Amino acid sequence: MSVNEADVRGNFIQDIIDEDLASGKNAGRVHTRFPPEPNGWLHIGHAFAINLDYGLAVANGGKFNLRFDDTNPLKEDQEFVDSIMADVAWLGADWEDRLFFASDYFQEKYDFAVGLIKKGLAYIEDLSADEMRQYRGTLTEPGRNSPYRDRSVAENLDLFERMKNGEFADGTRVLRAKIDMASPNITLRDPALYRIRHAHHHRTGDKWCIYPMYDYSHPIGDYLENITHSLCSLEYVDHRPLYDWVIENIDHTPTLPGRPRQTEFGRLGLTYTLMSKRKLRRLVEEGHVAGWDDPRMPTISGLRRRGYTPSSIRTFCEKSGVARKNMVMDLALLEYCIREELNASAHRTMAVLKPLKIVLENYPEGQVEWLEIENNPENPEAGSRKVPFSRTVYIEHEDFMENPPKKFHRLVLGGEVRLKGAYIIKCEQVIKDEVTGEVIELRCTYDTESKSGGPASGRKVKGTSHWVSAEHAVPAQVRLYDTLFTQENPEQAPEGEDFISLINLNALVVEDAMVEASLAEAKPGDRFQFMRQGYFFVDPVDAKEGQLAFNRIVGLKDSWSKGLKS
RNA sequence: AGGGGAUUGGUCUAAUGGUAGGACAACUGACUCUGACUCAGUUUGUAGAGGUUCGAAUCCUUUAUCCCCUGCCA
Repeated sequence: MSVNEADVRGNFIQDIIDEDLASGKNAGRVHTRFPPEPNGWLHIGHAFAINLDYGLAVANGGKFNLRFDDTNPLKEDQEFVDSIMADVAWLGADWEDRLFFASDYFQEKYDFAVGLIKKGLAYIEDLSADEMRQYRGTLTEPGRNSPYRDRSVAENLDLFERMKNGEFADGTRVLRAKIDMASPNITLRDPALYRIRHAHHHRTGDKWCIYPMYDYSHPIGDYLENITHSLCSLEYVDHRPLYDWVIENIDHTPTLPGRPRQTEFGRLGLTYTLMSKRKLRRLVEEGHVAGWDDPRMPTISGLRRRGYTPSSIRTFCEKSGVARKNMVMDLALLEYCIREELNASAHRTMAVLKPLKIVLENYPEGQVEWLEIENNPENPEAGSRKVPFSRTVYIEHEDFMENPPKKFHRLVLGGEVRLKGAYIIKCEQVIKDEVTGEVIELRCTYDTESKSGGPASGRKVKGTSHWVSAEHAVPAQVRLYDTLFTQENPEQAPEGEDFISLINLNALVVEDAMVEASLAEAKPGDRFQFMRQGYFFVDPVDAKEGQLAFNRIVGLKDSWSKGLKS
């Protein structure tokens, strides 16, 4: 039971925290936050960030806040606040009583901005957005100072107040920090701090018509919440000097020792899918998937609907690294994590996806035996269940072959196979459709001495098949999911095409299956292993009374069919 | 006249001047009343070139490649 050393060893952020703790910084506090913008759905890349923020807080005896970054009323909505809260909670990150919004501090942010103006560190810009772009320079050329840069403090104060009072139209003016128009770091070329938006905000209503920009709002939120370690993704590295500038220049009187520090880490990506909010939206809007919670989507809601557990996602995030570079994790690792968990916990059941009828000619008509089958060989405490056996059963169509390749372990004409937990049967006759030639039924006999668990059950045959009793089986819809895209990196579409052309049209295959009788009791949200098929989840939306719907979370590893393809 | 990040097998990650190790993937084989699980084994790596050193993934020089930055988005 030893945990792998690599798993418990810290990452570079934990190293920073260790140093801070050792040096007595922040009086030994560790306080993180997850700051989503409520303008879309969370995906597994966000799960990674949440797990990092929350995990680091917990591991260091600290606290974790959930704070919505709602500074842009044009894009944000309560609907997203609700779905994000549900996702974060589902993942197991507990913000306790610390749910905040950037908009909670609009007044403080305004007051701090007035302070900056008074210090001559901010000014009102009259240039249009276009003109500002001209003045900003380029990546290789410095910018020029705005003609409005040297307005008096009094004028700036007056203008800012009138901006707040709604005297000016959207886009006519903006408050800018006075830093350095020649900085090689474009972020520091007098960044905008406030813009005018006569828009209804989902929380503050019409109280404000000026809204702070992220770069100004975020450090203040961190500061007011006494955040110690403000973790964000790599693209904010260039913004760190501005983050520090804001913290250093606002007029604050810290309530707790220390100040927030921004640390950046690489985002997590996944093979065979995308994380781009814009592209995921296209998939939904163009109808390539059924919605944001489509089980093919890499969204948290999609993974949840697919049947992934929060713990498997956490394990996956923990097994992924933390580094100062963006990473693309192998989908296989995520699948490994859910298989590992469900192998230990999921009850085994039998479901036949493509039924092939078998009549056991020497089995008495009308006889039914209730056979005892263990629920989970990995866990004896999971007990057993009774499964009905009768003269007519279904097996998986692909478990019979007329012209089998070498090493085929299942039924062939004249061959034998064990029906899991039941008897060994022998195929005596193949019945085909007269028109199509397709195999539609097998006539078999069973070995009366071979009953599972019986005194003479020790005889070995090379294969075991899962089955259901025709008379007792329950019909169920089974959705077999595969990767959303056909290519590992859907961002790399061929010349002249885009990622839409790489969508895997077989990512969803629906089968009308026959499942064992015990599954009639399955409840929405239950997870099972369908023996030899994979792990399945009772769809919480589509499964209704008397109407079973299962989502394949992940298939079992299959070294047999894999070998056939090559 | 640009600035900022980064580069260890297919993927992710350890090794902080002293045996390049782990996980996943892949491949063999054993086992198997799940071709699962489990077990045993195998393949694959320090981006290149110089240098310092008894010794370099690690330090120095240099080259290459990839990512981010010119929103009144976050």
